[in-house]
Amino acid sequence: MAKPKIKEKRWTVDLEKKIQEEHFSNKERYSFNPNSEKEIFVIDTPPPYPSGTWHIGAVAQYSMIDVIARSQRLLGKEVYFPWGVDRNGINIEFTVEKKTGRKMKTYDRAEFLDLCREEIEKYTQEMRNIAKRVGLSCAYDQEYLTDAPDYRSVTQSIFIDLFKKGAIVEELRPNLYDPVEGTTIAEAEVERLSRKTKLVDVRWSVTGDSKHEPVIISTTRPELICACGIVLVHPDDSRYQHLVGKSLDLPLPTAGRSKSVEIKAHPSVNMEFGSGVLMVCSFGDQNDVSVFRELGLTPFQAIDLEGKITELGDSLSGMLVLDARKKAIEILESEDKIENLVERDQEIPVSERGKNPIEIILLKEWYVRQTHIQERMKELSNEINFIPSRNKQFLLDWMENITIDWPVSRRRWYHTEIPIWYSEDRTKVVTPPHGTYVQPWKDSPPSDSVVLDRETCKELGKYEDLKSELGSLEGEEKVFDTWMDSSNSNLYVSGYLSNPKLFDRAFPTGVRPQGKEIVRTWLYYTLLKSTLLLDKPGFANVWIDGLGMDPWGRKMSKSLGNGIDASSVLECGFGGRTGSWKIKGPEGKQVALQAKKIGSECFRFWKAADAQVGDDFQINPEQIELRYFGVLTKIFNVGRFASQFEFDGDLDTIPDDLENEDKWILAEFSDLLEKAKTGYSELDIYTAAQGIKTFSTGVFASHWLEMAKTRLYNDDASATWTLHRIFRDLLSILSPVCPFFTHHLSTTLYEKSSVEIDVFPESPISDTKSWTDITESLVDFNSVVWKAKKDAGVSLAAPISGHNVPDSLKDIESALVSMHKLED
RNA sequence: GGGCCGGUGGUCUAGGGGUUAUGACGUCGCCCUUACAAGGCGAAGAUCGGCGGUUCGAUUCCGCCCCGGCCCA
Repeated sequence: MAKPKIKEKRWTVDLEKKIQEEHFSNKERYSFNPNSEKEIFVIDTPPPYPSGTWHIGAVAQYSMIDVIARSQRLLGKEVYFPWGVDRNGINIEFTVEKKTGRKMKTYDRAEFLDLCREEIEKYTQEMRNIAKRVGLSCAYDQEYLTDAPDYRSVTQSIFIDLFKKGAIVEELRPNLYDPVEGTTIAEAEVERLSRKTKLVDVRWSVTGDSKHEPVIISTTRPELICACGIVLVHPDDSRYQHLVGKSLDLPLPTAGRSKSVEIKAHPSVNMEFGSGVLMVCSFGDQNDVSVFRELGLTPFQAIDLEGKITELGDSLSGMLVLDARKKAIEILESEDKIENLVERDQEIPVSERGKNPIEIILLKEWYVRQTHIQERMKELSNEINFIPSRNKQFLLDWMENITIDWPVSRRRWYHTEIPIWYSEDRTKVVTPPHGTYVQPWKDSPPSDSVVLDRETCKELGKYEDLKSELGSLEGEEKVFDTWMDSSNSNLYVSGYLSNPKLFDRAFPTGVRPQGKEIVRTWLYYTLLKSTLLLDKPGFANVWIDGLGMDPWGRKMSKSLGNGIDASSVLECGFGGRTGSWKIKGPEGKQVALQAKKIGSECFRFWKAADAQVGDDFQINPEQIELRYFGVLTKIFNVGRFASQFEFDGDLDTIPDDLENEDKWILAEFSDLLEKAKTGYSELDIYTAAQGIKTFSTGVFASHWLEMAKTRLYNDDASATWTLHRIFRDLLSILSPVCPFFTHHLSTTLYEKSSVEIDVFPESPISDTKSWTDITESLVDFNSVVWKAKKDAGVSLAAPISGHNVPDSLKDIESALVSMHKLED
């Protein structure tokens, strides 16, 4: 018996970290070769948005995407697992504003962009570190940044293509608008908050009929009375039919508009709400918008870009919405026009990022048309395989709810610029050629730009040639919604525009992995793009994971203060460091958790084997350690044990004189290989990981190893071959889940790292059934004997009599006799 | 209000018309058996959220309800 080749007595986080650092010192380790002969598999990695710390739930999701990448490599594919960082957007603008205490618009634009770029770079480095720490096998040497010229030029080129196709329009429309941040937002960015508002019952008088009793209209937005275009009652509401056709005087002073409005019947009125009479203003909510559109009314511009009431509001003009509301109530009160006033809870729409109440105002913006193409999108999404299939419903539900086109222009700065210059007479536009990143707010068009007719989008000629006819150009100052960039990620990583040959092979993109919380944004917009641009489904597979929940079963979020920082888990156990977490629960409850050692391998194993894809998963570091570190220790020790038995022969050639008990475990192992292969192929990590865990700690370690021990000590060839063949291949199929762990064991024992294996291990036994049929009785028999020894108070190594090997186990009788020291 | 998911020993969970209802952690008892005490073996512990229905038989299927979560109006 030789000394074990594996020196370490156990797996430690210190060892893990050492391996990790060596691992990524080779920068090309996980490079992507687009010219490979292998089948190409592109993963549309969600580019993380750098914002300080990385959330443990997100890191859990990424580590499972890595399991997909690694398992696809193991299945023989050329995998592109891109490393991208999403850096555009309002978040970094907020961060810089907060840090410097100055609002964006007080800066010079170029100066502000520099500050953003510097700031985001700091956070980006932190992301790269965590990505490597958790073992993501990304092509780091091919990193992409969404704010880099090459990425932004793709966004701009796609915009121009869609514009030429008529899929993008510029129009004056009612828009969701955040007055505090001064920018348009999309439906997908709207959130609802419950707030206390005053519901005011206002008395309106019938025009030219002072004898008529006043009409009561309930509203939460009296400041918008100046924008009222019509008053509606329900056609079935018998209380008000006599009013239809009459007019009402506006109860507040206005300027520059008629002082009264007509009353009409309309089915959208809720008879139960308030008095059952509804004033429709431009624009109090989405219903107002559709009523204005339907009845062809001319909207009023009651709120300006700063969120202040316009001159329309007469004495309210210049006031912020909330102040104007207060003042409006005061005026109404002083004129005795308030019938009743109650405080109530109301769900109001706010912007997701700034939590500011949203106004709907008329703005000239760029829109990606989407309402016309929902049916086609639905057809194309039927060609995509959703994992798990039920999560497709999130997408379908959202598509049902699309009511307006997607406004993509924003009045912000650290985003991709809209690549357009306008001619002096505004009838023509200049657009840059494909692949050129432009900043129209400060640059002139590149010389090879083209001129388009603004209405028809037809190409009129080269910019060079038409320059003189355009007059002085004005560059567009607006930028794109960041989803306009993010929704190109699959096109970008699949080689769209940059590598047509690759694109041909790689599109639709292999898999889009993502969390279910961004189905309505990232997934939806990406599919919209591929439908509009290529009329194709964007992906072969969409893999939608659940959310990380706290130990109380609630979603982890900043606002609840129940999040766990990724590095506290990954570094737990490094250099003797322990982890402790205090996690706030509902109603002031709090739980304190502690762990001694976790690290990336334990964490990944837990996520892979403990939660089905798409299910929400509770993250409890204490449980992760308790349930999975022991599994690692167990497998590590099997390796250490195996490493004392030298095997010089060829592990790939199956000996023809295998013992029966070895055939049995090889059969069990063959079944596991089959199961893991199917699991990995179908992106079902859970089944694969569970199977590996159960096999390695169960029948393999507890039953077969005990049976084979004696023979191993006696250098039995069959036992040694079986042990090493299984352990080597076991490491290979575990490597997608625990790359550092298996890398260490496989390089020490078999000279080749399991993370480099690109052929899925072959089953050593083909007809497994006759052997696996005995597993149950074998496990039972062992239990019976062990229990008998225990009851008799003898050691497990002591001989025992009176136990006969059952008929079903006759094939391995001698192994059982020597294992248990059975005597007659 | 709508959609989706879930409710199984103290905790987390598997399963799915007939099982002795799976496993893990915890608890308790025994064992340092030459890989592993960061182990091993064993024991206790569950009227499978409630009420109805289908069925010879329901924890499983159906309906309603209750509770929790997420998403959306």
